[in-house]
Amino acid sequence: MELQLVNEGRRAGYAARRLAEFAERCRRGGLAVTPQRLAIIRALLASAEHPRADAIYETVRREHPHISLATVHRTLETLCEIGEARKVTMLHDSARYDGNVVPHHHVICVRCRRIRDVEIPELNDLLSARREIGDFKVLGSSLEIHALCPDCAGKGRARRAKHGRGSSPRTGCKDSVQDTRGG
Amino acid sequence: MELQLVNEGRRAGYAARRLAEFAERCRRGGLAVTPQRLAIIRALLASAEHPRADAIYETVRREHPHISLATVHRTLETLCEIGEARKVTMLHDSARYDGNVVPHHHVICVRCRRIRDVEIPELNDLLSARREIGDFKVLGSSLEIHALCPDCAGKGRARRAKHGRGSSPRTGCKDSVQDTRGG
DNA sequence: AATCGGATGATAATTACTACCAAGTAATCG
DNA sequence: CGATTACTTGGTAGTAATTATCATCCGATT
Ligand SMILES: [Mn+2]
Ligand SMILES: [Mn+2]
Ligand SMILES: [Zn+2]
Ligand SMILES: [Zn+2]
Repeated sequence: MELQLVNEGRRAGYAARRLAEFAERCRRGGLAVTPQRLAIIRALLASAEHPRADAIYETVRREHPHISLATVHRTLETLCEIGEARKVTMLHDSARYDGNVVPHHHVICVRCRRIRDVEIPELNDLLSARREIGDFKVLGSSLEIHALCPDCAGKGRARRAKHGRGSSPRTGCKDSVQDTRGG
Repeated sequence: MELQLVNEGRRAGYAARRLAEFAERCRRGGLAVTPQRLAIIRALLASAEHPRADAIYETVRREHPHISLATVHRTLETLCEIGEARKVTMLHDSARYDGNVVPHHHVICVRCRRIRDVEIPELNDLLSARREIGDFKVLGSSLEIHALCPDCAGKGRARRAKHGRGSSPRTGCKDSVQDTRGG
């Protein structure tokens, strides 16, 4: 299995390209291009840390001392909605526990957050061959498969919407998902 | 790639076995076997929902109307520490954002929570073949590799401890990890 | 430049936990 | 079995992250 830590130089080039297209993409998505949004996406693209809102806030503050933390939270969420960012922690809103301690994986409905167990023995085999990745010592792993459960697959298409907020209850990052299957 | 939703009957059998061994395992771990702990592990094992603390609370309440929500939180965390349960949401404490929207995966240091990007093109290929799992419509997926970063791998062994509480800062589920590599 | 709907900042409110501490109770030991 | 004691629990106050509210502001369009 090929498996590589992402190289820093590559990321920097990618970030520059994305930043260049940002204003255009905002307009296309019906969002105003504000200095705050620019500063936030710039800070996010500049980081390889998968930062939290408060880290972005501290960075952006240096150039925009008046920016509000609420704006940072809102904006990061908005960026996820239009597909300009991704929330790494799709299930971060509250802790979910599992009585099944045998190694296994999960399918997660991105709309209602139902979670079901999945077994992928081959994946476990593939991964357990790896003792380290780069300079990280591997302990284990867990695959999240993002999906729509039968109940949610039927209901309204969701997605789409020219530029509406489109909120779903109890959901941090709404339905938008790019993931493995994006492109 | 073999990939199967876990069958309900199998889970029930597993749960019964685990429940039978629970008291013994508690004592071995230096924990008292209290009615609250029994009720909580029973509720957790009985559920396939990967419940949150408040759901367990509601269930357990029916038999123990005086139980405290704080006890449920504490106990679930304790169960994770002794390996009798697993927190599905290892990064649930705060949202982490990613400017990289190209499909990729992550290595996460279980101690300091550093996150770095990993590319596993073969995995993406394997999974993108799947349009659905059981009756879930697959949208994408994301692999979390749990690991120790170079900085943390050096520092004290952690783990072990006969029955101490062993708390690490800002960490919900401490260092304990079973995952793919458990057995 | 005028208009106006979305965006922002300040702050209150909410949510999910976590810390505390007095009181209760498993476990151990006569 | 009853005393001892360390571990647990319940009740509650406190904390941290996020979200809601709303008056004001400003980017986009005309
Ligand atoms: Mn599970
Ligand atoms: Mn990433
Ligand atoms: Zn659903
Ligand atoms: Zn680390």
